[in-house]
Amino acid sequence: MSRVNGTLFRSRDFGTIERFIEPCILLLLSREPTHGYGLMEGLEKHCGEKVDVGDLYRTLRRMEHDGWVNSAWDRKENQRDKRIYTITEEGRAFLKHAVASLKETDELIHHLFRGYQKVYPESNAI
Amino acid sequence: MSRVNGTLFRSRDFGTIERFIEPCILLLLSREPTHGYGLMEGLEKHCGEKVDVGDLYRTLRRMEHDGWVNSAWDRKENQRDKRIYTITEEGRAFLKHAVASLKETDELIHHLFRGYQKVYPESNAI
DNA sequence: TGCTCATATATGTAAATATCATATATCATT
DNA sequence: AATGATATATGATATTTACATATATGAGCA
Repeated sequence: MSRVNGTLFRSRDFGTIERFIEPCILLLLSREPTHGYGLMEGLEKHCGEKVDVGDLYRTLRRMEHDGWVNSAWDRKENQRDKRIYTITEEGRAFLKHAVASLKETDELIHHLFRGYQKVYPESNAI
Repeated sequence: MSRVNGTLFRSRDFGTIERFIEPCILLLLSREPTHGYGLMEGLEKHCGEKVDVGDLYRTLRRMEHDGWVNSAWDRKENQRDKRIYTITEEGRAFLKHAVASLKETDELIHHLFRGYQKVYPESNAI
């Protein structure tokens, strides 16, 4: 627990979406097959803040286990080995589902904004 | 793990926001002090689907511990005892912070939508 | 050569949260 | 007397996140 400007916070930030990294990964892999480390820059743009590297690699292995991505080693001379991930049809299906779910989430958020605006009209919630 | 229309899902639904119930509770309590059971109908409108009752009561006690709400027993004749929760100034501050965080979350979601629309133009993501 | 930094892929562990089940008790209605 | 709605909780487990650490290679430089 910490206190910022008089407001209490618990260890985790508020407002994050569980496993939001997964559709972000799938979208990036929809553009082109990439390895874990290479995904990071793009992910930071999509997911905001910093991406936990350990979380990223574990997520990729889990997504492979779930059948949403495939991986193959890219072994080249004068270059570190890279595990290249490719999106599967199942992965595209999940991404589509995720986008639909996020639309619902988005509606809930805006419902809250509207309610907040009503109760606290001086704020500019919307 | 389950499979719906060929798409794999893990046990939890995708797209849920961690502790989204908390700003929803605080918004409802901003309107009037209420007891746990009484919050449920309003919460289902705010949080979508069904609200886990056990989660609700545990969350309320945790929020009281954090100083965001106060509680007092309402003991009346011919009526079950109710623990009435009231929002505090700290609670209002957290609600304000939560709304601001959710605006950032909302931007991330829409960033993903725009990216999705680019890669899959036939979808109507936005 | 030895040093450091960026690249690259992981695992270990603990804490926070969600989910599902269960317990308990009262009031109103049948 | 039994059932269902009201009302407040706890127990156990699974899931996810956060933070730390391990390991190894290639590039650039003194």
